[in-house]
Amino acid sequence: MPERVGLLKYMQYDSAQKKEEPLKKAEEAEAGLEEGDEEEEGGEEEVEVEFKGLPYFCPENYEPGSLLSVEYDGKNNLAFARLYDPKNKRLFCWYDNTNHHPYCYSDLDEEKLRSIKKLVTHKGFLGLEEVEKYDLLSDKPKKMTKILATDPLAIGGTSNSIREILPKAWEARIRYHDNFIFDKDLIPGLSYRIEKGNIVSTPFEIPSSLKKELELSLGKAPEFEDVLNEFLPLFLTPVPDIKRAALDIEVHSPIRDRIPDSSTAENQVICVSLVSNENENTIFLLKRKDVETGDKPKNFPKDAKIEYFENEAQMLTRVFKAMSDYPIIVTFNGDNFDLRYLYNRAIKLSIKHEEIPIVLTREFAYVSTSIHIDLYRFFHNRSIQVYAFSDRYKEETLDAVAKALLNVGKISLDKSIHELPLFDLAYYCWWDSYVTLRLTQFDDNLVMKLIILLMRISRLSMEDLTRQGVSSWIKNLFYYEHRLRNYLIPLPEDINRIKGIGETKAIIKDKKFRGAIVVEPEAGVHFDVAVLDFASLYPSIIKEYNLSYETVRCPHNECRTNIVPETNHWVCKKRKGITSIIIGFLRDIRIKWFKPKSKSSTLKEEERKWNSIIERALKVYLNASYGVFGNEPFPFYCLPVAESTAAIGRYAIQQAITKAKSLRMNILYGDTDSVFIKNPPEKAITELRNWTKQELRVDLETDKYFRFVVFSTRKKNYLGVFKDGTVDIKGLTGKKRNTPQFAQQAFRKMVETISRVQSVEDFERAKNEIQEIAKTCYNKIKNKEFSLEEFAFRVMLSKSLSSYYKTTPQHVKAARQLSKNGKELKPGDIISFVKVRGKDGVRPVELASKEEIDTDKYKEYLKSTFDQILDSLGISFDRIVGITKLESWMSG
DNA sequence: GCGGACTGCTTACCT
DNA sequence: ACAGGTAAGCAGTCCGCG
Repeated sequence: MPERVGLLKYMQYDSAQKKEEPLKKAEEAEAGLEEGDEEEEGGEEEVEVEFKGLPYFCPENYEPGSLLSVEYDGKNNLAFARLYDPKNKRLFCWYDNTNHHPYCYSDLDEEKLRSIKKLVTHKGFLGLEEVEKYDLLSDKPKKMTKILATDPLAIGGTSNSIREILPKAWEARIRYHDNFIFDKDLIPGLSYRIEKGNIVSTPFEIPSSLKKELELSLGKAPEFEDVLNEFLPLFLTPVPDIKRAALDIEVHSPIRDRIPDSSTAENQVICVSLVSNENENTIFLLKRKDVETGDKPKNFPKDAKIEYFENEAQMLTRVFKAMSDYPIIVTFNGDNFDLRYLYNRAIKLSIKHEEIPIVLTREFAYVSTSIHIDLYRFFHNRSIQVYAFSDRYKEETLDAVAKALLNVGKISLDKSIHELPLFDLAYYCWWDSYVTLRLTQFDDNLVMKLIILLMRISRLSMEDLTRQGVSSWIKNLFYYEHRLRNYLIPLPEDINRIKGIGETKAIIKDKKFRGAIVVEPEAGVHFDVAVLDFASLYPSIIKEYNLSYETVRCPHNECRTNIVPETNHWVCKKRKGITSIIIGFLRDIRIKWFKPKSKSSTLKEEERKWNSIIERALKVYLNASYGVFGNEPFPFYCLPVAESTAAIGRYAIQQAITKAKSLRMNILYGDTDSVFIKNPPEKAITELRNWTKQELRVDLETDKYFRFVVFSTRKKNYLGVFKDGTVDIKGLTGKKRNTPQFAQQAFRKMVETISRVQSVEDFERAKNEIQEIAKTCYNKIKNKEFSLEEFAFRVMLSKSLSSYYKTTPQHVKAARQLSKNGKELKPGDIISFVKVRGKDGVRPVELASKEEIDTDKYKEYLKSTFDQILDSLGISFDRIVGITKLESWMSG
């Protein structure tokens, strides 16, 4: 079985690494690393390097495949890569044979460094090498000395690491495996082959016709030439469908409402399922004396293979073996639950360390024979949620995500897990794995393709990409771009010292700088409203106004006159900023190429979809590109950059509004990058567009056109109806997730009525209907005709119960009542509660009864929900429900 | 001791 | 661990009135 060679070696690596885990933990503690500090993997312990001399561990008849990860082998002191072989559908490894070593830089010369005893006698010290780097902060070349070390921990991660010895160390906090990726120009997610022991990228030729077409679309931009060649292979290389299985476990849990504790793993694992994208459905079931087998549920998968076990340890051992058949293991919350539980349970059952292919760190769980993707972490990522999936799921549970994206939910149970007949248990467990797998498959493997694409752009391993946030993705991309150009990666403290702090005052307390403008809306109903907006405003500004950490407040005197409005910041006129180039390029190629291609009717459906995935991936980077500069943990943090971006944004919208008014247009509303204009003449729009393009260097586009818009006096609140009757609702209470269902229903009915309105005259009819809706709902509250569920507010617990000490919001009050009843609650849980008469004023739905409902509170709530719309229609809620001022005082 | 004015906290939203 | 701006409801505090 030659194709298993790589894997066997790999297994060996991991069991070795695992033993060093406690050592590594201790060292971290000793070094006093702050949370979130870069972890260096591997142990410090010196070991013989048995793999040296053997160039790679790759099956003989493999096929070149996708690079999925680069990691560090602490036992053998080598970086290694894991790749997917599409022919054998297995992972194989390549070990570094290039003599690459961990390093960092110092600005001291070799002689001075040699005089530092602690450095040259450090047991990890390897040698020095003088190099020249380009320092963007001073805009000058800089002589640096590269300090090479035997292992990552010698550079950083312990209290006597080299970076602690030096007065100042550059690039010493980049994790070694990332360094390796940059230096070897490896791109995770692209295809590589092993040639005479070396890892070689598959060459990518850009068809010349395509290149011409691209140049035509993007326009002539010499600074983009190299970037285009660099990025095109990432966008255009197809993504293989990688063999994978989803895993889910069920645990015996006698106490209701208690989630089994994965760190103690006290209870039996009673079922495990693996569902693969090659139609394998394997269910591992523990036979228990007291539990009946039952009948197979209707939709039980016909081809499912059930393996029964008398002994739990044997079952787990079998599961571990089965897992190794899959290059990728997918879970939903496996980092914190399934894999953690399996590992700790296996230890508890005295299974040997080296027979458990799971490696735990404080936060994560890895599978040594596979790549582990925890979909919970991926879907939890705000950027993915908002930009890739347009906020379609609002909670990050398997049930909520699956309902939103697949239109299927979890199976609801009428008894506890441990009481289920075996077949019901098997089905329940299988279903969760099946749904988890499908989350990676729907829409032509959208999620897997998105992950691979994001890996390519960020230069991150699959396991890192799916666990880190957009800030990390951008950080890694920028690191790579610096390395590629031989730029010295600046120290955050140097950027801070040179660039200083913000100059503008935020409107919100405790914020660091002023943000966008929101124009006061013109309350009322307005027919024929055009919405114009700046296409990708902030990225456009970063590109057009040359914003970057080195170009804002640059070192040149002659640039000091180039001032950002409302600030004293100036911008470089001499060189293009690196951020400006990269963000500018990504913006242009998204807007001018991938966005139109994703809608192009001349392309095949499949191609359109791929272009749309690229377009969405780029959007994620672009939308975060300004925010990261105002976020301190970002290593290129530079307040003047974020502040200048926002300031120019304010300038742009103000100028555009002034110009529009001078063209006699009626501005109804605007927010950040948009303006709502009442019935604008086509000619005036064209003139405004030309003017903004010319004078402000940003594109103003017609985004949408409303038949009419209803504004109240509130900002970020409106209801618009398009020509075709579709409705666009922003910010209104009736649409919020935490609004009780009864109010959402009534609100929906009101919206339906409004959406049927064609003309000014129709409104009168609509007003009557709306009054009826409000009245009906009001009476149903009065008579308590809604169920407790319909009365319930659903509010998310954003932190642990004990950390609410400043105030006790209502959902926390309700949660504490539940908690007293023995229910375990954690951050992210949704609390359903109703308002009741009596001292607390609230009660969780589970404990409430209808009698205690506080109808007055609900009447008030209905009023405020409806008033957001009624205000602008000139209707009084109180009049509708037929109460006079006096009556409303007396009711109760 | 009470109630209104005020501030602060929290969540959910918009761009 | 991307940013700031806005709405809404409630919790908690302060202060003046009687």
